[in-house]
Amino acid sequence: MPQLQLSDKWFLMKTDLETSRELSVQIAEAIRNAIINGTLIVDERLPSESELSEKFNVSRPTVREALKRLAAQNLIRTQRGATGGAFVNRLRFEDAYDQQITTSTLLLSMNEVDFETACEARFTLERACAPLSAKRRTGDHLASMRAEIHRQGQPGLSDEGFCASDVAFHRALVDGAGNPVLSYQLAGAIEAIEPLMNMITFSARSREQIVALHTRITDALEAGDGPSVEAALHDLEKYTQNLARDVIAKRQNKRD
Amino acid sequence: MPQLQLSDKWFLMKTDLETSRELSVQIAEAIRNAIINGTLIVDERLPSESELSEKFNVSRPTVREALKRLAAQNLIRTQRGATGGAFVNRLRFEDAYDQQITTSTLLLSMNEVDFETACEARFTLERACAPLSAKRRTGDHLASMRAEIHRQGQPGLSDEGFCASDVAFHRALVDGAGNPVLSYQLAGAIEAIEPLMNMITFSARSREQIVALHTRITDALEAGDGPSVEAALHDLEKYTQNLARDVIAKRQNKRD
DNA sequence: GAGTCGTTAATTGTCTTACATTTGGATGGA
DNA sequence: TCCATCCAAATGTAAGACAATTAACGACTC
Repeated sequence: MPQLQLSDKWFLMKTDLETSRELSVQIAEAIRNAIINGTLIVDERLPSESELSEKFNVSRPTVREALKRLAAQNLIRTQRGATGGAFVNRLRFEDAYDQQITTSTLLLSMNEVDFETACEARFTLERACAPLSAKRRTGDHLASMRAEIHRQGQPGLSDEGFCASDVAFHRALVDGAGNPVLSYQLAGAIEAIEPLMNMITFSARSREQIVALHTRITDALEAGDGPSVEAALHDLEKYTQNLARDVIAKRQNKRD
Repeated sequence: MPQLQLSDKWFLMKTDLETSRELSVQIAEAIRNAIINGTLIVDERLPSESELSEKFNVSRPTVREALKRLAAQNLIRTQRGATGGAFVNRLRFEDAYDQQITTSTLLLSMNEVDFETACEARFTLERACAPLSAKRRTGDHLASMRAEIHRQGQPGLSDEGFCASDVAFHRALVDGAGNPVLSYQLAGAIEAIEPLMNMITFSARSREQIVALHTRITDALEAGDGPSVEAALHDLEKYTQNLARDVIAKRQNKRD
């Protein structure tokens, strides 16, 4: 007979479920709330699936579905074996990045957000980081930005490679602000637009222009001149918007 | 005998799974990728759970765990009944808001982000919206901002109520920029900090100050004066930071 | 003919039981 | 003391059954 040795907090947790909504949803909610309000702390082990199924009066598969829901949100991790079980996860910034990026990407592709809107949002947010980054960026940040600029000048680089390097450049700029919350928030904005950018074919001429603007940004950043960084980012936004307009117009003409 | 009538895309989908990783994870990945790269389109019905289990050569509970993972990310919805099944979800901005907010909230609480950092990120991003909002805000935005200011002046309002109203005020400001991508990105930044704000007890004097600053912001917004909005937001940030510093200092003294 | 009501089939939701797999610890012998 | 072996606990997977829900079909009545 299982011992059912649960700590007080689990006995106190609300376990009477409605019949109207799915049970696994309600169980996931109960545990998620306990994590959010701090009842369950990081790295704490949840009761075993069997214990949970007894506690909530449901079958083990139902409990498992609830746990999978939480695992999908990175709220818990599971481990097999004797000392295994489900543990409250410390949500790391990197994990949250990925979530943010896939969500933002889907959001953009599914809601027919036009390039103009997405581009405006991205540059508006990025410009906000400029003053902080001008003040705090380290040599490392400048070095990776210059490295990306160098890559962007290579003639053999594919359009996808160019865009990826562009993303890396701008993320370094944002990271330069030295505020992890800011970096996290902007990860979605910057990366989510990449698929849209990939639709643009960059001519040698336009690459040259962009590299020049990137250099201007980096120089201003090195000089600690926040307003100039902002101005350069503004010009980059305008140039990108024009480029996109041309591409769309050309595509329109070809279709006619 | 089940008919197994699946469209071509499902026959073409990679269904040979490794044994090393969890099956439900791999199945969820396969379907998620199909959604992201556009193989599966919005509102399309997935094969039934039985068909999927045959297709991937796994049991139905395993398929279900995979589907629950996707449902937790709002990528699919399920419907019972004769014409039921799992359908590709159109990811709405509102759904993404909630996800963003809970993720951001947890991120802040689990990673010991100090108030200063979170507050800086929030106001930095919000200031970025000021010029756009000054240009595009409608009468509705101004009206809801003034309504929240009025609420904030009521003497009976609880600290939680004050913070909630504060959030509503700033979200109206951001929405005024008329860029849904921007609103989405900032929802996390603004709402996630609310639990931290709730730790501050607002005296009558400090509420008065904040209401005055909110009024300054709204007036500048009404006048279409972006720089003044930015300046007022800057002052609000400074004031909030000072307030937090005082609270923390007082708490420290009490402990000694 | 039209509307209403029951039946039916399809599908998800849940339960039960069983077995496989993994992993740490206990046990026992060299 | 160290090593190999076994054991127990836990998650992962499978199979089958039943419950609940829902839309479509058909029959029946007005």
